[in-house]
Amino acid sequence: MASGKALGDLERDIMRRLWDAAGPLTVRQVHEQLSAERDLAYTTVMTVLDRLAKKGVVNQQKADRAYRYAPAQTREEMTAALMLDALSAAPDDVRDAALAHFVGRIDPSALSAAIEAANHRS
Amino acid sequence: MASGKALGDLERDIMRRLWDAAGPLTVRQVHEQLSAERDLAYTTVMTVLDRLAKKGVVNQQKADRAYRYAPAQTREEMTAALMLDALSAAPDDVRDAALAHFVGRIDPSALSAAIEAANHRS
DNA sequence: AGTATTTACTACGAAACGTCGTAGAGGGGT
DNA sequence: ACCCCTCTACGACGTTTCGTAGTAAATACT
Repeated sequence: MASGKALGDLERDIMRRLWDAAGPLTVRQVHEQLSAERDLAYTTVMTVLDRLAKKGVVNQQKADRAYRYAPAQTREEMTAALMLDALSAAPDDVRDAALAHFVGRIDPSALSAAIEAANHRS
Repeated sequence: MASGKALGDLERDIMRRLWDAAGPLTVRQVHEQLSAERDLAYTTVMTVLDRLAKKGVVNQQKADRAYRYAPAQTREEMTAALMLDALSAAPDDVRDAALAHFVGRIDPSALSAAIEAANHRS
């Protein structure tokens, strides 16, 4: 539920593929995409995908012979959850100040837009 | 120098002492505080403090015969940096949406207050 | 000199990750 | 039926990070 921790390099790279994909991908498809850039064994990709599934970061669904993997959350959600985690790590009395520091460092217009979008959504 | 990653449990616990302290603390002082709750060896505290120093999370300064340790950043700054890191991990085209998700999950009044405070500061 | 305080260096086990290999199950083709 | 191909299941190994601590060496107080 809450979230989980940050992912490793390969894990992040693989998640990127899943997020960028239109739908669930098989191990083979992910492996092929990664092979274009680096040299990885098929089983390596499988292992990582499996670990991600065990962590609940991706969903595994059987289709045909092979499993299909899809992100459990959108990239936005996961990113937001990570930020929330960082903020929650601070005790209450520091949270507001931390939040102030945070908003002080991001582009104000981006923030307004985000608030706009958020209000719109709910 | 960006920032660094999340700390471990003991590391966080130790940082809390340093943040809550009025000034730099010696290994002994930290150890004594921790000893009130758990049973840790003096050297354990020293090792962790040393690692934190190597990571640049705390500053080590010699005073008298013992080293004094002080946080390199305030808790607010470190928290904000962590949040920034999470946000930066996402590619540009996702960042705005992620930010929107984030603001959608935090208390609106806390956010307004933070914006207030941030504007005040700069 | 002897003793207490501190630092330096080393170590070790557990967990997370990147990285694979091998074994085995289930279809498909011939 | 039999062989081959594709996948999955499971285990393994090296590295890094972290919690945890011991031991030795330096420094200082008495």
